[in-house]
Amino acid sequence: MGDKSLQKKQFILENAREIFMVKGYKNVTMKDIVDKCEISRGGLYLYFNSTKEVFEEVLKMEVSETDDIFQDAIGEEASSMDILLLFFKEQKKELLRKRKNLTTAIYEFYFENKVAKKENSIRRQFDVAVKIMQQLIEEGVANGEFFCDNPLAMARNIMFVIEGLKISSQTMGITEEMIDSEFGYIVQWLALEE
Amino acid sequence: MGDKSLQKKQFILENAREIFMVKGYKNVTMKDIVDKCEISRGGLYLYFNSTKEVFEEVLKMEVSETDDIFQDAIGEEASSMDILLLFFKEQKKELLRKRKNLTTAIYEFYFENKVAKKENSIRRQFDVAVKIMQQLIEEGVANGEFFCDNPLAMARNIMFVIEGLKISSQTMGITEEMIDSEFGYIVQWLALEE
Amino acid sequence: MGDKSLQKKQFILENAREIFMVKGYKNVTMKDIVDKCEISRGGLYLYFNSTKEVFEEVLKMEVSETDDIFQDAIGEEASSMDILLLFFKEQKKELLRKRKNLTTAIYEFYFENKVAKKENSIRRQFDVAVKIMQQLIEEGVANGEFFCDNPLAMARNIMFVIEGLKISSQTMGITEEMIDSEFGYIVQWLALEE
Amino acid sequence: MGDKSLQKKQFILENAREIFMVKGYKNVTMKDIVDKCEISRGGLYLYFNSTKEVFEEVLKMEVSETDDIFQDAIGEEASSMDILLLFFKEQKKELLRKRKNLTTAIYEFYFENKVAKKENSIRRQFDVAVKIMQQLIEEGVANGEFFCDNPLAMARNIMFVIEGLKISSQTMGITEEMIDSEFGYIVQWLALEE
DNA sequence: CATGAATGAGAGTTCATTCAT
DNA sequence: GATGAATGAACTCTCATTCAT
Repeated sequence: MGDKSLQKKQFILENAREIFMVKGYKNVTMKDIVDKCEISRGGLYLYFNSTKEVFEEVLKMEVSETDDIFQDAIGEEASSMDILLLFFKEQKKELLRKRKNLTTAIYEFYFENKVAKKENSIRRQFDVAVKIMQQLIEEGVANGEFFCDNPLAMARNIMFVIEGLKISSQTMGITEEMIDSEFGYIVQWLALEE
Repeated sequence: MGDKSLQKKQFILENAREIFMVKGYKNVTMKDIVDKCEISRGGLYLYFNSTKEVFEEVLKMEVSETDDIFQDAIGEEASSMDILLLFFKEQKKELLRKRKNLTTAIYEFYFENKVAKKENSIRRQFDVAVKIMQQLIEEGVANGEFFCDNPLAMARNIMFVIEGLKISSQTMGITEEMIDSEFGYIVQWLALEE
Repeated sequence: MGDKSLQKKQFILENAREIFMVKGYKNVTMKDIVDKCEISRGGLYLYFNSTKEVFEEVLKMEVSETDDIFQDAIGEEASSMDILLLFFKEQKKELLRKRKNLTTAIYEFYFENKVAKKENSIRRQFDVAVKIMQQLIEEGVANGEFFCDNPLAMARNIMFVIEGLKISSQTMGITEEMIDSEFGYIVQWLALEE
Repeated sequence: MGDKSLQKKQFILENAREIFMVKGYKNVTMKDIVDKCEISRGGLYLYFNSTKEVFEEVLKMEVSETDDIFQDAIGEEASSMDILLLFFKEQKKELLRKRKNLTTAIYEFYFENKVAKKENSIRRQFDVAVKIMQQLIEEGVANGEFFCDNPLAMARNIMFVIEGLKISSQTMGITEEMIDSEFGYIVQWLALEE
């Protein structure tokens, strides 16, 4: 596949991503993608054989992007608390971007494709996030910023809360106040000398 | 609608519920329901005009049932901690019942139908659960069992964690250990004198 | 499937048969059948899931009919020679019905579906035909009409010649003269005292 | 068309022939040929405009080859019987080479293209074969090896039997025993003084 | 009320054929 | 000459929905 082909593939993926954000996963048809990209039916099949294939590649792009969010937060020299606050700020921004995110599509995709642990990107991301969060807490504890006797459990608690907020934002809707309240409580919890 | 009609409607709903548990929401067709119930196509349309209508009624049944779980836990005269532990035990049982629950279907339904707050049963249930949890914590604090300076935030934290566990169980899979760890940490936190 | 349904199925099969006679097997699409029958796309799928299924049933009808040809010839009280001549006459008629027979379709079908011996109707028919022909020759020999020291080989020779004529009529075309010459030679061969 | 072009054309034809042997005629697509030859789609169209055109040329190659079989048999100085036996041996070998021959493709091709006598290679080959067979028999009769009062009819009988065996080998399957029995009976018949 | 045959819109998919490079 | 991406017509198949009985 030549350079031009790769560009076209990228072009399709970006357009498809837009559609998945609006319509979720299951509702998207090959025709939707064809129409959005203004290419021919057969043309799309040169690159992808199903919406599943398209979505899997969209997901790959997505993952490498979201990984960066964390890296950015960690990368900057800052106190543990600052990093945590920055992370929460990013998450909040993401959570409030209601219509325009892939959350629904990703969930739908994994409902449909109960993937084994290893290849499950959602799981991998979750595990990575927990690990980094745990390290962050441990560092914070080490330098006296945080108080926590079980950083792993706390890290998981935080990530499950974020999962809970994510799914809630897609099903019942959540307010900014709820996010602030949740993240604020966690921060307070960590900062509190027991 | 006569008595016999009501019975038939109920019969359809119960069968449909089984299907939704296995196939989720979007994958279920009117034909699936017709086949499972062994009624005629036209027959089904006498009672419901779409899978959406069917699911909405299934959901109504469901809600009244799940409400009971909480009531049961509260109803028994017991210490706040006992009630909390009982509640967690019920939730754990539910979380581990992998294939045979409506979780996926419900999420899918709400992805499809971003319902206004009022009519959103998932939201109503969540709010009720938070409120009761808050009361429980407050009682626990009052009688010296728990220590918590922000029962509302804590109640929300618990319910978001549960939401997070629920969605995770359907997408990436969770282990019994993860559930125990989460709930254990929360219990410990509440019981801990700061 | 009710009585009416059976009639409709029969109706489809008869129309499909016409199409198979004209277009062969592979060239026939579900749409061809739909158009000829003037029914809806979905309507056809109520009865058959593929052209293969349709053709298999057409074949069943056909077999029971062709079986009769032989039975008719045998049924009449007549000399062995008369029966043989009658049989050849029928075959000739069939061979000359150029456009309007299923021969091509049947061959194409078996090219596509190299069926195991047992379920292979073409094989079954051939074997039956050989057996009956052998009996006929044996009877003819017994009553002094025919002379033949290997009725089985002769029966097979006759049936293979007929197969050869059949396929030749569909590929290179054969003349009435060729048929007469072939059958005439065989008759002479059998009648000839060695 | 230059020398290099001719080579390429030949290269395509040889590869295409392989495909036709495996997949028959109708099932072969331009893509199949392109893939097998590892050339570009456009490249193939420089030489052939359709699978039909390709097959027609494959057929031409084929014919000149098969003609040789006969010539070889005749060429050697041998008794008529030896030549006949040699010819049958070749035919038998061909008949038993089940998967790897063009028989099915050729039949399919002529089903699709009911060609006029003149250009019909199958017909031409058949006629030639009959003629040579007739001469062979006549020679055999002349030198006292064979007994036959109608060499033309006998020659045709033989060739139709071979056609019958060919088609039968592709549709219902034939055993070695059946071939031996058929050819044996014919040989015996020719050798027999009446 | 209840049936289930029938409809047709629309999704998926394949392939011969073209054409800018 | 040669390439291979792109096109679009044609097919297969599925379902929600209707309607005569």
